[in-house]
Amino acid sequence: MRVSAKADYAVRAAAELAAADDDPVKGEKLADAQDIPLQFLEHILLELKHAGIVRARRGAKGGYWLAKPAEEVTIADIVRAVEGPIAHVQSSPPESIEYRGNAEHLQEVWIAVRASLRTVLEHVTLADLVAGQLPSEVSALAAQPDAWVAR
Amino acid sequence: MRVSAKADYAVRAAAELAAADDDPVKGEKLADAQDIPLQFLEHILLELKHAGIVRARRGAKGGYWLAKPAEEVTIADIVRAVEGPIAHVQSSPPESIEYRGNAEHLQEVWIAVRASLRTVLEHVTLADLVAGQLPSEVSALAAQPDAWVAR
DNA sequence: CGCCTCCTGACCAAAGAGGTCAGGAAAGTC
DNA sequence: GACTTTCCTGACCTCTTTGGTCAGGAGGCG
Repeated sequence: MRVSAKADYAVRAAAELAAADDDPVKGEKLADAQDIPLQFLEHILLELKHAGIVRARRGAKGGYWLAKPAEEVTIADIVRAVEGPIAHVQSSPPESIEYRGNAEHLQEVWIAVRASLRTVLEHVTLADLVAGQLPSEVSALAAQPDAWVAR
Repeated sequence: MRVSAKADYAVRAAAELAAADDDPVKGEKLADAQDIPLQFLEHILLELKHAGIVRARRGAKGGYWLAKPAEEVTIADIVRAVEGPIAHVQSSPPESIEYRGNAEHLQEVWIAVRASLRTVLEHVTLADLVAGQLPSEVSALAAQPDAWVAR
């Protein structure tokens, strides 16, 4: 139930790319801007490239840029590219698990967990993120004062 | 962003305890009912005991039971007891991370992620779970047809 | 040609996941 | 008091993941 460093780094780097608007940005510049270890970041960018989220060119004037408009890339896309499926239980998707006895309805709970994650992650695009204009459902969640307190 | 076997097992065992209603249940019976490796389960139950969720007695007629009424124990309580804090990013709570540059608003996204998880996990009690009567916000999420399809 | 930058695989240490094993300590029964 | 039952605890184990680093290769550009 946690967000890995890799996913956090990936989203941050993608946000920088979204702001650069189709201009190739060097890995080193991304690493500097977001304070990410360069070599680790390049592995992450490679995964994003294989997932079709990012494109790249080598050589002088090379770098990385988004494969699609920033409005069409969601946080969920990026998280899935580097962490795999969201909200799997014991490495299986919740809809494929059979629960017995008094735990029978636990499946619905994990399905609801996944659905609630999706309503956040699939609705925030990179364009929203860099503009600071999150969708209303999301900013409403973040606006609750006790969303900011630890438990 | 996944649910560990430990958390899944813990909730399932707790559901059995909730259904037994203050009668001590032996570890072996719980393990059988939910198909969980016994020795692993006893470690989990110990963690739940240390967290004050479960109580236990040894010897003949011993076993485990809930320390509080099933209406007062939420899935979030159990998940936190065995997995630690929900939705930490890089092992830190989202409210304590400082984001720079174009990722500045990412903090709000992770806060919203945590808030959305809480609206599910903190509102479903063990009593709801065994009765199959989930709170309306939660069953509404699970009722959407595309909540059941993988992506 | 030479430089720049991405690309890739190998490696590494520490931690976590998912268990198993062996023995000890309380609670009840005879 | 002995015996059985059941929880309690720590040690251990294998495999994978996490969060990286290192070394070298391959493609672009001037």
